Amino acid sequence: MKTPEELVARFREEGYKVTPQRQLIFRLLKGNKAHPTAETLYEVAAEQMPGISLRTVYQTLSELSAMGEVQHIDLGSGAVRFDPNVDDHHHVVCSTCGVVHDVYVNQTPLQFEGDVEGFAVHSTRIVFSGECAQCAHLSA
Amino acid sequence: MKTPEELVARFREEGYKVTPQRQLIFRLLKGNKAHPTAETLYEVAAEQMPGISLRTVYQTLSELSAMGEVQHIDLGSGAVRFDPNVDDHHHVVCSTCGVVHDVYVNQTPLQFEGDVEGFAVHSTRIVFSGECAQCAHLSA
DNA sequence: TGCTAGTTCGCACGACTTGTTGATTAGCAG
DNA sequence: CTGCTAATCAACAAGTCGTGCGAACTAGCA
Repeated sequence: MKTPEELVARFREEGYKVTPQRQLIFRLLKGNKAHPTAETLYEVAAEQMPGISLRTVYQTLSELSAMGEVQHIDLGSGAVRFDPNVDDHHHVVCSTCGVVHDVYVNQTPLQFEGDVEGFAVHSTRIVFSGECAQCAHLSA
Repeated sequence: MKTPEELVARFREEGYKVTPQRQLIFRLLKGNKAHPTAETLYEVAAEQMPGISLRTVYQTLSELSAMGEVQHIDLGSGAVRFDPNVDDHHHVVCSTCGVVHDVYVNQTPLQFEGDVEGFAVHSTRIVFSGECAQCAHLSA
């Protein structure tokens, strides 16, 4: 994701207005490795800007996603999560606590076999599930 | 997935009753490569058994999933899909028409890098997205 | 045949996300 | 600075996907 300053510039270029709400969300996402949902981002935003609406958070996240500034990841665990890291990366998910981390897989592009003649792959998503060190420690 | 007959036996063993509804769903899943959703499976089922409820289809699919007889795959495209193929395989998805095919990846287990010391991987899911031959042909 | 625990069914609800409407606010171009 | 227009907010509705619940039913067994 671009820096908040660069996003401000980009929004202006594209004719979007730069509102305090949007700027707040830019800052909250900057370097955010927590893979927050719209809801959790809203909660943090509401602390700094009481009165901001959940609707606005959803709206801004959709815009950022459409612009390719955040990745929107669906792990099938209810809500969609947002990731300001838009590198070519993948995710590990702890089945116990739900924490998500970014990881890099360097064997790509992967080869596969199957009845899919002529299929043109545009993107590959890999999700590793298991138990994180924290949870393994607690359950031991 | 086991054959419908084997599933009947297994259900009885585990104390589940073998109802006509369940047997119908067993047959509809057998060899099914369409990766149906609960909804689409329900529609087909309802043709052969008017009156069957969507609730029952969901119920039976959950049971089969819990037993490990079907795989339950979430592609982030709305509804969860069910796959009677429970081999260690992965999926390709056409972004245009939504068709899903099974594929086999033989470079597994995959190595990854990241800030995830001590993470124990239990399973890996890979989804290839792109355009199938059909759609590529139509759009050309 | 008759009992009983497990099933089915349909409705309603819950979670997540988006749409709408209408009033208010405020960005930003001129 | 001013005015146009987009953005926000609040409140609510809607839509999708899945599940909880209670009443009625039935498979399987004595």
